[in-house]
Amino acid sequence: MPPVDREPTRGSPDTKERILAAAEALFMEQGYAATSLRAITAQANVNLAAVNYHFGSKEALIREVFDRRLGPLNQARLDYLARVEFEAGGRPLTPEKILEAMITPVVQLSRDPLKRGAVFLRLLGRALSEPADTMKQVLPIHYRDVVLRFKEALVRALPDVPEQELVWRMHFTFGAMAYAMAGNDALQLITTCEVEGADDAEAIIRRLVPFLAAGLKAPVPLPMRTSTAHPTTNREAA
Amino acid sequence: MPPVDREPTRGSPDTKERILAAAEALFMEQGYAATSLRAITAQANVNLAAVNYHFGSKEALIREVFDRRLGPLNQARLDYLARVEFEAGGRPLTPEKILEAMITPVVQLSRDPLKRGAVFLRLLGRALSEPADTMKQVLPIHYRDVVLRFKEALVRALPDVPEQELVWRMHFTFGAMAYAMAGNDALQLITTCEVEGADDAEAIIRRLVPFLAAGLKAPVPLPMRTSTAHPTTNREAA
DNA sequence: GCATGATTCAAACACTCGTTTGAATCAGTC
DNA sequence: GACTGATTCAAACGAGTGTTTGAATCATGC
Repeated sequence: MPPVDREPTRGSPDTKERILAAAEALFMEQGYAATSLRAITAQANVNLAAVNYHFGSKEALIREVFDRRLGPLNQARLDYLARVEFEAGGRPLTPEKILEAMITPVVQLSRDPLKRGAVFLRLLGRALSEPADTMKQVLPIHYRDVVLRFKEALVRALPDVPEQELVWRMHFTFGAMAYAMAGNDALQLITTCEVEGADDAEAIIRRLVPFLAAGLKAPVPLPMRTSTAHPTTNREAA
Repeated sequence: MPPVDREPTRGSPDTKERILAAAEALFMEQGYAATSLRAITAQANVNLAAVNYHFGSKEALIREVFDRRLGPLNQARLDYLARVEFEAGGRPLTPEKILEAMITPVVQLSRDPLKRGAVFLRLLGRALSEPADTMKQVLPIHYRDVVLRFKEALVRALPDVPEQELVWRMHFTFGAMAYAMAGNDALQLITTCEVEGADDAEAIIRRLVPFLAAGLKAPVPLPMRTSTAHPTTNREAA
């Protein structure tokens, strides 16, 4: 029967951990649907039934894979943001500082001495566009607070940008971040251009922050034509 | 036995087309690995064996799903770029014009009167981060020329940005574009913020182009300190 | 020692998967 | 009409899936 779920699960030397690590790696390499429990348990050197014994189901396993990392990561983001806001003493932050609060915890995760974490980041970058129903349940829970707090900070930082416009720009920002986190494989998948230092997470944010900050601060384009009416069918060049 | 593959496949009223459309839609909703041939043939109202008869295998089917749309789309991008370059008469283009050449064909595809195309765009946005081996073969083939030509144009448009930096910014650009194309579902998956007019492709590029152009034009950050050393732990406010 | 409960293990379960088969159906040509 | 080749169809194939089972193993407390 399933364990009583006492504190940090004393028993089981590390099989639960080994399953989590193997699942993390394989989900990253092959995606969720394409990764079988047999492949996971083989890589983790545990019995097949161990997954259902410790986690209950495959879906519960992937949920735990994300919960384990995403909780601390997003909490670190909130903490970072709160700290710089406190240091600013009530004055609005720069977009750069806000982005830094968003991205730095990611870098710290990637520095994890055990080399885990980096794997998870690439998994996360991919998960953002995975259509699996599980993601549609797991991710919003973890991200709700983060998004709301950062949106709030950006609204204060960029009072000249209308809120709707800012929400859009946050979308674009998330897209670029997710893509960057997905790592070199996904990157060179399209561009076929060599990039140097794609593994160095610090180098990535050193380039990502100025790029995104400039986008966030960009002058707001004039609304084309009438605002509410559909500028729809076959209206050709401006 | 398989058809002789004559011109536009005369016979078969439209079963090949119906299969492609159903596959496109279902791959978009559920991803490649999670979509079964039985689900596809059921939605297309054709026999299960029709897929292997007309396409040979599931993998060949998805390959054709992408080939059919990606070829014309990227050719339109190249044509658009060639046209504006010709109009510029040898002078460098603005980043905005280059982005416009990249994005406008997407919008035209989304205007497809039969409402197809829009579905494909969301599929494409997701495919960019699918780990399936098929993608790693299909996408680079279609994108190689596009990426090289646009990189060339951007290098001319932004002579002050080092080439390596520009390649990185192109990566970020692709990420934001892919994310935006993935549609409202994927967008609101994280942000939980309502966005108005998420369906209007024209509205998206009206917001996306200024955002990305500003990022591409951003001042190049100074290389931080010594290149290799970690500017690490707990360095507080600047 | 034995008893207890957690954990592992090999084996099987019921199911779905992509693919194949061989007969049936349909379109054309002679 | 009969013949031919393309296309559809129902049925099955073997492989692989997530999950369950029940006995074996282990650690621990008495």
